[in-house]
Amino acid sequence: MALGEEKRPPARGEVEKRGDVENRGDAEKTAERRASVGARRSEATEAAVLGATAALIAEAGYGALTMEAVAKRARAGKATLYRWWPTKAHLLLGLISQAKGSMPPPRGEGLRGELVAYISDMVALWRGDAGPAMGPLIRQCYAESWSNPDLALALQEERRERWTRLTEILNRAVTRGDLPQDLDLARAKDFLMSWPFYLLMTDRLPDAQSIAQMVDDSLGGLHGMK
Amino acid sequence: MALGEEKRPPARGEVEKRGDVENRGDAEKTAERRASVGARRSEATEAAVLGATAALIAEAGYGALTMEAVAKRARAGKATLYRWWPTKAHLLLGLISQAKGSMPPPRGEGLRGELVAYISDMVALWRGDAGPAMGPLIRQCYAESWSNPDLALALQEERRERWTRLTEILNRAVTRGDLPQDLDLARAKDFLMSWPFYLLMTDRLPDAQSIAQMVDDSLGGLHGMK
Amino acid sequence: MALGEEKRPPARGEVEKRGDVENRGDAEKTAERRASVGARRSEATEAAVLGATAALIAEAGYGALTMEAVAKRARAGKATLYRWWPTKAHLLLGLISQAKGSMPPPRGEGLRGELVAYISDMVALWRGDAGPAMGPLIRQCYAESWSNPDLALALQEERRERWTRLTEILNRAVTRGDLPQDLDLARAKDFLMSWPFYLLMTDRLPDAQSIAQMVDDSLGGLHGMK
Amino acid sequence: MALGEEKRPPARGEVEKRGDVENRGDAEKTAERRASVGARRSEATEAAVLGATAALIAEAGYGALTMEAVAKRARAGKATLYRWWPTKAHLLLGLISQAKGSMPPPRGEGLRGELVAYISDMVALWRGDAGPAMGPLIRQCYAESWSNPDLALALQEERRERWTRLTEILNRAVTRGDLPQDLDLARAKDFLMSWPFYLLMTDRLPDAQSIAQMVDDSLGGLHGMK
DNA sequence: AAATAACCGAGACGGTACGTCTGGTCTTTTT
DNA sequence: AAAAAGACCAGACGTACCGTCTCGGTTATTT
Repeated sequence: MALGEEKRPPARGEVEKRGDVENRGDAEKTAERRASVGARRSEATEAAVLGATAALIAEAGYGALTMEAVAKRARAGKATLYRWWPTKAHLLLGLISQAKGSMPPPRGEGLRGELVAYISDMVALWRGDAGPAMGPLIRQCYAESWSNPDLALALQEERRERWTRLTEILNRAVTRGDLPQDLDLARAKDFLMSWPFYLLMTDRLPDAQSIAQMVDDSLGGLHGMK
Repeated sequence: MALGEEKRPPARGEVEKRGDVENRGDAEKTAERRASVGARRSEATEAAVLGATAALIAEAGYGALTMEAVAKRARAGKATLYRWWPTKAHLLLGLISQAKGSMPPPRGEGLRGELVAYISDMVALWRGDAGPAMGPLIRQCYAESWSNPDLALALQEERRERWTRLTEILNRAVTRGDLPQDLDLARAKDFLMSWPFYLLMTDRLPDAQSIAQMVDDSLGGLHGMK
Repeated sequence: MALGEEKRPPARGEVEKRGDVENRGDAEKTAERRASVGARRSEATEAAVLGATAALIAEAGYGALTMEAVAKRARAGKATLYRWWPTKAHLLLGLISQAKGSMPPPRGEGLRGELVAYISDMVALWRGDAGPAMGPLIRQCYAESWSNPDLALALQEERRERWTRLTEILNRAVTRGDLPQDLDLARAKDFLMSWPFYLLMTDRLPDAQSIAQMVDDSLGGLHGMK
Repeated sequence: MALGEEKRPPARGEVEKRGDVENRGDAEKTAERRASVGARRSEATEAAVLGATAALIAEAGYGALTMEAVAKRARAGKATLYRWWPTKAHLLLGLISQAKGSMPPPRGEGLRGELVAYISDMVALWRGDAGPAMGPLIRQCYAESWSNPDLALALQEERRERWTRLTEILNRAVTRGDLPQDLDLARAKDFLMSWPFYLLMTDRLPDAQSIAQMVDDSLGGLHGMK
């Protein structure tokens, strides 16, 4: 779920929220009832819109990403567009969510190896080594989040999800005794991610060797961190 | 000098055109001659424009920063505005340059003390503890730099200047033997600055205690860095 | 129809997309179907725009007739304005077309009486004896037509329509034998209209008595014209 | 003298193009590198300004006639331009006055012959048969005169001067007894000129044969005019 | 089979900002 | 003192998007 999407139109796929807990009497009926009559959201349109978004960004940059242009290219009505993606940032988040599955499975051995692999995978995703580059999209999302608290929350959530693997890496290392038992996990993750993030923001994504160096340097701090 | 400002309008610094090449005899006279006749750039207008820019941002946020509004508020013509500040980012850079002098003098003792003082001063400038907050301005500049190479260069230069004091701190520490002789200064500075920068970009500027912790953690990495 | 207005916006008359090619059987049904769905042109806006145009001209003269001012006064968007009236001349023509119906019915007896009545009516319309003065509007239209071939054509058409009554007057006179059988009607009309037109252009619209004199003088030439 | 020019700066003193006819060698040079400056009005500047005016109109039409462009092309300061020609119409009048001398001497025999010759000469001047076309310039002057009383007066004066020859033709005809003794000269002139003027305004300047027909038709009215 | 409800495309609408251009005025330097 | 050069304020120009809306037409459920 992204960006308070549940507040706007009816619901979509999910039906029950809170009150449904009491209505246990007709449970099976609830499950099969649609939220409403009428046509459902068109999946073809959703695909067309996200495709148009990606194409516009790829062809002419973020500056050419106009709600108007997306609607026209996707052959979608502007009302439809605004109904489901009220902001350009929603479009970007949609793209990012699409790409989320493409992160490769964890790999690497030992704390250092796992960290290097993780950061390399992330940088590859940002740089677009296999598929469209996510870096510029993420940057734009952050820029819009500065004036859009909803988006800021969504990005925080996004960060949390994306760092699941990092959390696991660190937890394993603590368990193994490679890192202090009383390590402040949140700060550790910020510390580890801040350098790659900084390079993303200044448009200087590192190569493989630099990533290894970065991990080494950061580990120096990490070992003493509480 | 920021942002290729010298490329656009007339000339300003240069004097010779065609015939002046022969007049090498009176070089020092040439130096004091104006490039051309005609009125000079109005300093009052420059001040009014930057003032209007600051006021608009302070009152209604960056979203309200419109070239149109700046011109109206500064009682300046739009042509004048565009002549000297062809982009909103130019206005922001103008403000940032104005604020550059307000950094307090270096203080703190020892490597750790100096770093804590330096980062604290910078965060205070970003947060606006004494004057207008520079943080949001800087963020916006970065956002625009992603689609404006000129601005990206200008920001790089800006970073370099702002980090003069940091360079001195590190150099002293190396001289004292507090840090390795073969320290890679550029990477060290990036490493040190990335965390505060990351917090700026995610709008979570740290308090005094957190800054001390950050410095401690980073120093752990720094000591082993080559 | 004025000024190629039909050429601009999308399509309007065409219906077929893909599958419609087969449905050629119901041609007359096609005729009444709208070309595309979507909101139609707002008549209220049209009235507001023409009203604003008239008001601005009346209050401050043609010099104050700014597309910007019309839009603001009519509370219409500039895009709307430009969509339907791409030129100031289009606005003027709109006003003139509005006023076209206000010409009184033919009157007068005999060739001379009819001509005097016709020219008097026209001059009254120009001078604004009953309603807004059309003269200045027409003059401005001509001025713009010099650099706008579309407008020139529209004015020619406008002239043709306005002269229908004059054509009838002359035709009746020829039939009665009051004028030569082989009269060149086109030249005769030009000849008759040139004097009032000239006075309009030099801002010296004639009074009733002068009109009678003009008609008498012109008739002298008309009787011998072939 | 035209257009209240005497109210503003000194006077002028009539410039007259002294020997420019001989100096054809450096004609274009005059435009680009003048002796410039000095405490007196420069005749070279006046020539350059009018030349630039004519060139701009010839090359890109009246729409491209900008005070700014004239100044730049004539290498004159805008202040200078405004001082001597406060309106575009002043520039046009300047051009028209320049061309005034180029009317050929009277010719033709008898009232009809003289009239045909006179109108033909005028139409030739308008159409630009020998030199630049004056017709469009005159039209623009009239258009501006509708919102500029000064210019309207100047044009009236202009008309009066230009019609001197016409007055003489008519006077001779009256003396000879070819026209009524009590002919209203002013109305007669208006009557004669209105048709050509009308054709000028509707951009349909007549050929030689049409002119003869026009004169014949008009004479029909003229003979009975009092 | 109807009625109903939500979806969809197209696009007109009122607005607002854009970046450019011109109009006039004023300032500075040169002659 | 007049001329060039040109910076200045003011504001209209025509374009592009914004986000809202209205219009017909299309599915799907509910009655």
